[in-house]
Amino acid sequence: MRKKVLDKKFFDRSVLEVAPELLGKFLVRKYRGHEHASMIVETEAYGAAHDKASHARSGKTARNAPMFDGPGTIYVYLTYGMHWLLNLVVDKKEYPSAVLIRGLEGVTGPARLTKKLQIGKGLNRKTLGKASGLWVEDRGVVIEKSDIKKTPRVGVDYAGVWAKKPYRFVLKK
DNA sequence: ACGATGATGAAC
DNA sequence: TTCATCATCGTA
Repeated sequence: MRKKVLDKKFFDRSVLEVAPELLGKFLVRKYRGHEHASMIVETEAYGAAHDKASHARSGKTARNAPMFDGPGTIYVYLTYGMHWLLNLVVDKKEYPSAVLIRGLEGVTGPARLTKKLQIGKGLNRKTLGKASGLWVEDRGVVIEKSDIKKTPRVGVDYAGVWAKKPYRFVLKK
């Protein structure tokens, strides 16, 4: 089986290009000496230009600083006081955009997958790769455009017109 | 349908 | 320094 670790170049593009392309790729997490790989089946794009649903909507802050660190950065944050959410930063440095990983094969829900893969604040602002223990692999799964369903993003009703944009990408079974 | 639970950002 | 808000989930 062909295996290729996605590098910085893959993430150094528009978030609207990268988010759908992550479907079918494998998220690999190494902890306690074991590697756990699961296929990504659901993503959401944040930060395209002046996205009012993005954490970067009010400029750079202590929380969203990782979004400005450039492609391949890991952005993990706490939401609702109890859930960690995983984002992969894309596009060029100082241009905040990120892809929220919402679901893996067999693990649906952005907070569930971080719990299962033991992803927490310790990974925040680290870089994707074997050194950090979290990376993404292309294992040769081919996804047709017709296999991708686009829908509005979840939980962002407050964002006005931005709440309606079809920036959520789901892999059909 | 709703409570848990705490960091965040904006107002005062 | 206070307050409403949240990229959610489990239980009812």
